[in-house]
Amino acid sequence: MRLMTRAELAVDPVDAAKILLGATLESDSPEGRVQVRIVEVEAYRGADDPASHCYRGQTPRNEVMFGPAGHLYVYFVYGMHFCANVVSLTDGVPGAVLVRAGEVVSGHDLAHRRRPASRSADDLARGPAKLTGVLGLHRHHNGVDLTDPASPVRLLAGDPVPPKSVRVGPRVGVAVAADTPWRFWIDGSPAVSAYRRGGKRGIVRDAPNLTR
DNA sequence: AGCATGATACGCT
DNA sequence: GCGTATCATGCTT
Repeated sequence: MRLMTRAELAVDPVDAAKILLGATLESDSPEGRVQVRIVEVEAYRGADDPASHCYRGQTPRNEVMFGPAGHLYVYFVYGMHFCANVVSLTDGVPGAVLVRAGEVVSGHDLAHRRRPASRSADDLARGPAKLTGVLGLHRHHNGVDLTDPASPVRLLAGDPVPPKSVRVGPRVGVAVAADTPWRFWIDGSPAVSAYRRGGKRGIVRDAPNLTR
């Protein structure tokens, strides 16, 4: 398998999301190597996407989303979880793809050691924080270049996923723009996470015009 | 259906 | 500076 290139990922997050389905995230650590095939992603944009961490401009937390494509944006949420994103677009224009779920394809033992709570192989990376868990991703991985063979975390191109087997729906856990269908997953994968709507249920407001 | 658990960002003083 | 509402979640009941 070959490394993905920066140019492939320097596109609109919605397009980058579809490209990332079927790709493989590979992480090395002193403990060993784990590979996860990506089966579920969500696109996040910038100033025009109220659900994006970049909606209100650049901060120390989200600065890697403003940097070059193909880098890893790792953030900490809910006091105990990390989530991983692949930066898309190019310098200065923020955008990223949240990697929501995947199938462990190699390093199964290490993955299970990192997530003893998982009762089945399908559950090892079924969710964004579970996925960072099996890959051993932490705060210090924020900003690593996934297209650099020397990086501890890399992105490998996979076999193209037939468009017919790609499903589309609203993003999980977001309260605003809850009807914007920027979640993509591979139909039939047992590792796709469950949908749940974001916090402010009952409050329905029109999504801003997100179509370009 | 509820809780754990902490960083972030915004609105005030 | 400081208080607090909110959170791109996971696990247990």
